[in-house]
This record gives sequence, structure tokens and C-alpha cells, in this order.
Amino acid sequence: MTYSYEYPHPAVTVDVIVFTVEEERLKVLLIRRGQEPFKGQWAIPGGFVGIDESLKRAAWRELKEETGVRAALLQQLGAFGRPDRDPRERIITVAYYALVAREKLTFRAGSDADDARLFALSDLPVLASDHGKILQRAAERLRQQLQDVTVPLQLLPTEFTMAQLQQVHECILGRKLDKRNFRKKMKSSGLFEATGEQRRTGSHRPAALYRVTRSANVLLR
Amino acid sequence: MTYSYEYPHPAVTVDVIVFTVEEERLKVLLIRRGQEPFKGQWAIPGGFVGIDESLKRAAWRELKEETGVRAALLQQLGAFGRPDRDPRERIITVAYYALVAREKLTFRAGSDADDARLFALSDLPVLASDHGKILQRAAERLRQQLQDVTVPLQLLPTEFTMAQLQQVHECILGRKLDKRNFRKKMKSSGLFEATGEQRRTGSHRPAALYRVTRSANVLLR
DNA sequence: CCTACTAAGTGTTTGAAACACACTAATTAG
DNA sequence: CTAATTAGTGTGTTTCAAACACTTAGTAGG
Repeated sequence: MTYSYEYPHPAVTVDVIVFTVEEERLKVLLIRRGQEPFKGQWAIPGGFVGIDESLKRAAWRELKEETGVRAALLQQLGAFGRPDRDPRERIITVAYYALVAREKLTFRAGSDADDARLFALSDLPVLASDHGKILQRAAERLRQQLQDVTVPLQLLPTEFTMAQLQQVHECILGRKLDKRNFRKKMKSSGLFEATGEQRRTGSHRPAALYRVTRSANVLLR
Repeated sequence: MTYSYEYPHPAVTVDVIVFTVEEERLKVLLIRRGQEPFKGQWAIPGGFVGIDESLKRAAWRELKEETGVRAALLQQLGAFGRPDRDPRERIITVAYYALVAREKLTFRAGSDADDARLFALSDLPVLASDHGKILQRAAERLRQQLQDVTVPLQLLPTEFTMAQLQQVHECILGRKLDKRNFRKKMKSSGLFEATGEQRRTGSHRPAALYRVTRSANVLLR
């Protein structure tokens, strides 16, 4: 079956940039393309938008297919549509970005053991098409969004230490923050409460665990 | 001639939201649709993206067709693509917004004298499809962008008074600002210089005219 | 020409948030 | 019990936002 139109139509895809934090670095999920075009190159995961599917719904579907994740912060970055971005046909992509805690991420490596990997943002491979540009824009946007204190929480488990939270801020911003100022600010936000539990991770003082307060939890969506 | 695809393709349009300031209010250009769907309703001007045309280029083309404007601040707002937004076929639109000084705007009213008009943002008619939602998002974005001091300059002639500049800020933000604080901030930005000229507009003290300094002009693009 | 009216123009003070900065506390390994 | 390591804490300083009222220069109208 074919579909015919009086005028040429572009194809529309959604690409989903999955951000996470691993080994104290901000990373993104990339897949190695198994087919032309750009075969063998790394790319942002994505796929075509169903003809009766909203853009956001398509983004959720892609996110779930690639990572198994059902809930996360998922927002639109924008549309990218230079005519030369795909050699086969005109493809316009709408990019979304998602923030996912590392332990909720279970991307499957498919047939080839090497075809889906996390890459540190500071250490990216050569990317297919304009995906380098798209990632760059996503990272900028993420940095802007960091003013919203609730954003980095998406990248952490439900219980976390202040050191972890600071870590996340630091690797998104790409610079060190002052510990005392950071904790002061977090405390004054009123979003967190101590669980009472501690985490022991080595031969040193244990860290107190925090969680998001019940009332603040509402803001996370 | 028809164009055939193995899978259904959506149509892709660009819509261009033209912001300007008139009568001390923030306004947008709307057109009254002459054809179905949404015939007779007001809508954001826009059109289909050429198959070999970049999104940005299409946005520039639409802007020029509707308003005669060749230079302005033109930025992407995002893609909107709910499947029910057009009853004929699946249409995904990429919305752009432009800031244009009122006196550079020469939209033509076409055959019917009433088919292209500026509407105050606070006084919009019922809009076709999801255009109300799109406008709302654009206004939010514009307010965010106002932190960048250079943005409102797009809405003013090359020579302007401080009162005018303040006016623009106020009607974008939707609230009054303190005159002294405003002027202090503008002065400290170092972007402006007095032309030495004055503007007399009534039975009161004349206002000094300012322009953007040569060095700051570079930032405007 | 004098008065009334109108918008232009100008500084200071206060409170809040951002920033710089260094030591003590709790735990484990050896 | 000592060394090593990360957790945790307070103060002074600077910078930025916000509140606030009077003087100045022009025009209109008597």
C-alpha cells in the first residue's frame, strides 16, 4: 500500500535525548546505526511519528522502547529540519530530551553488544547527520533549566545524599560549586527532608539521606 | 503530479507569530482564514514548508510574504503536532516568533479590508485550531527572553526614548516598572548612547533620544 | 508673561541573595 | 591508635533588586 499526496511531504521523526548521570558525569544514550544512512555511526535514538500519534506520545513511545522508562521528565527541545540532514528523503525531526536516573535505565544492547551506550557529554564520538548540533543545544537548554531546583532530582534515586545532589548540579553546569553555599540554598528551598537513614560508602563519615517532601513531590511533574 | 510514499506522511507547516508594540500594548498579527478548515476564524499566519527548504528559511519566507519584513528577531518556539489539530489531514506545525517594530510592519489587508489585523495579546479573538495555545506559549517565552536586554530593541525604531523602551518592557511583562530603577539598569548595561537629539511630543519637557551603541549592535543578531 | 499642567529626569536606602572562605566530625583501614 | 577520607557547619562581604519623591523643561491657555 502506498500513500499519495498532491505535494511532496517530508517524513517526521522524533529523537529522544536521554540524559543521565553515571560515574559523576553527565551522559547521553546513543545508538550505533545498523543501517544506511549513517550506518555504523552513533546517533540519538528516535523513530518515525505515527500518523495518528501526537509528537509527545511518539517521544514517550521511543523513550520506552529504547530504555524501558515509563516516567521521567520529558520535554521538547525543538524541530530540526535542514533539507540536507538525511540523504534519502526530506526528514524533519522533533527533538525531545529526557532526564532519567541511571538505575532506572535498562537500555538493551540489541544484537551487537556495542550498539547502545552511554557517552559522557564531554567525550562524544562523531555523530550522524546534525545530531552533534542537536546535543549541543540540548545541553545548553538543560543548563538553563537548572535554575529550577526540581530538575536535577529526576536524575537521582528517591533517596540521595547532598553530595550526590551537588554532584549532579556540578556535572550539568560543568563547574565546581561551594559545598556550604550549595547546602544552604538547598535547605532554604524547603524541598527536602532527611530520611533519618545514613549511607556508609567507605572509610569515612557516613552521609545523611534525603528525600523530596511529600508536598514538593507534586511539583515534579 | 502526485507524490507517493510507502508510509503515510504528515504535512509540515511553519507558523510565524509576529509580535509588535502599538498603542502601548503588545500585539500579534492574525489573519482571517478565507478557506476551510476554520474558514472565517482568526489564525496565526503560516504556510507549508517547501520540500527543499529549511524550516528557518520557510519562516523567513512567510514573514516576508505577510509583512514585507526582511530583518527581525526570528526564533523557533517549537513544534505542535496533536493529530486532531487539523480536520483534513495530519499537519505538524513548527512555530516561530518574530519581533518587529511597528513602523517596519506593512502587512497587506488583501481583498477583504478585515482579513489581517493586529490584536492586543490581552484581547484576542477566538482562534482556529490550537493557535490559542501556541500564542500563549509564545508570550511566556517572550517574557523569559526579556532578561536579555537586547530583545525589546527589536520592537523599537533605531532612535527611541527611555520612556518608550520602558513601555515595551512593561507591556511584555504586563506590569509597571519603576522609572528610576529601570533607567539605572539600562544605563549600567552600557548598550545605549544619547544621540544628542530630543523629541518634543506635547506640552511638557522633551525627551532625550537614544540609540544602540555601535559595539552593542553586533549583539543584536 | 504668568500660571497650570504634563512628562522627563535624577539618588539613596534597604533587604535579599550570591559568593568567598576553613575548620571540626564521624567513620574505616591498617 | 593513627592516618586517611568524606560529611557537615557559619560568618562576613559584595552585589543586585526594590521602594521611594522631588526638580526640570517644555507647552497651552488665560
